[in-house]
Amino acid sequence: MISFTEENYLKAIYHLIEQEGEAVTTNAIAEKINTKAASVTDMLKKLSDKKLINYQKYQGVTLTPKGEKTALNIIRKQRLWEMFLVEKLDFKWDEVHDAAEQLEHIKSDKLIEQLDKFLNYPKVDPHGDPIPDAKGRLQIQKSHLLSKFKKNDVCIMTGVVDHSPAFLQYLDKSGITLGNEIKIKEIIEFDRSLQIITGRQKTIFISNDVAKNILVIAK
Amino acid sequence: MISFTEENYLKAIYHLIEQEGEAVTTNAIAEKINTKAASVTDMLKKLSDKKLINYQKYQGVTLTPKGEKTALNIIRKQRLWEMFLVEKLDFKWDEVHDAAEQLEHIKSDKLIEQLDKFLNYPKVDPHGDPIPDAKGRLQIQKSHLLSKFKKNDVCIMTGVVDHSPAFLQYLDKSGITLGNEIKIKEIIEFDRSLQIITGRQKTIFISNDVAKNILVIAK
DNA sequence: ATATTATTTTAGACTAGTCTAAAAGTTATT
DNA sequence: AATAACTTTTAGACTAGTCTAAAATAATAT
Repeated sequence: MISFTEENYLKAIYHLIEQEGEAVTTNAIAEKINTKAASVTDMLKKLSDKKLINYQKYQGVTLTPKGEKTALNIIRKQRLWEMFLVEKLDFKWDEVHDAAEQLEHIKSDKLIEQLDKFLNYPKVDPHGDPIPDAKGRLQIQKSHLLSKFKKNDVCIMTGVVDHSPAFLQYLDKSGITLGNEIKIKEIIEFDRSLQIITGRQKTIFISNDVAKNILVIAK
Repeated sequence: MISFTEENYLKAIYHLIEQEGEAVTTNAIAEKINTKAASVTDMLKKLSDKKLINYQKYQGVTLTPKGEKTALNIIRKQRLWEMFLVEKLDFKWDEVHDAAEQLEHIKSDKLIEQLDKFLNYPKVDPHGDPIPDAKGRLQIQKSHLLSKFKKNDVCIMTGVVDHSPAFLQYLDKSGITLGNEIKIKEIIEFDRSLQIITGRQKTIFISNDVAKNILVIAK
């Protein structure tokens, strides 16, 4: 039986690998999980004993197939619960984090399969992140950063990089929503900030920092 | 902050007081929670320090107002989640226990208030047990044991004493459901077993043991 | 009223997870 | 190649919750 804490470590490792693309360091995990490096080392030994990660002293970690499957299952649960909170309980997309963090650890296969059905088998969560299926398979959607696009390009918003409530609230206020069309009206050379037209035909200005945290697909 | 384990102790103590009507013994708690008396003693000290129970060595425990409020809040969450599982996710009434046991410890006021609303403010859970309101108030329904009734009495089923899956499945099979009308056709003197007519006009035989675990109100 | 039995508490030990401080290993700099 | 700087691991300690075995208290029976 895998513990609450072990699950959190696996999820953190999964996300770090996803971001960095290679073996994850002890320090990176410590920072992500808000704990100390020494604690991480202890846990890495345990996860290694359970064959959930590949770990050798000082060499960083990767997930074994078993570890990755476990991580994806937790992410599946997290994203389905987020969907439930937003769709059925009227949470905003910036409010779901804390409750979903707890709900993702509930152990009941029947519960999660029925929840999936109840939500009508959603493919992405309220932030546009893909929901792994029951076998841990991810539908890869190859989104790009809005900051990579050029003047007059038109695209559809599909997700965010930064998931913080502050950023999500800013997007809400600016009328930038999942599924919305975004047209690039102008790019200011000096600071790479953008002038864009949102779905409801309003022109707004966003900084390059913001554009680097918005995921889109070309239209 | 109150821990998962402390919550389980409070809930157990609440139910024991409810059943026995007086101060609860260490052994009773140990049995209920499936642990050893020594562990219970340790926890009682902690709960007492936190002013959740009234406890003096060798004298058993009762709940303080604060402790009772906390217990009722956990029970509220448990029963709302059970309702959700049965009403929205198609669980049977004998399948909800394990998942609800975990869900009841999720900490999020908004979540539970929205869930209550989503379920349309139910007054009782799928077993007929009353759901405390947000302030911990219980709507007392004074049900009686079916075994206390007489020949030709007619009543409505409102709940069960034994919540075990085996018993609940037996009731399902016998067509005895919450809200159903039950008419007592005959009482066998010898063993106090009953012949009853259920909602769908079928006559069935039940033992006195069974009748002692069915709650009803007179019609 | 005392002895027996049952219950409850204490004492001390164990596990999971965490921490600090020190030691060991790795990487970067000169 | 040697030293400095940084990262990671070990060692030892702490907390929450659990346990067994023994001691203390209460209840029961003679």
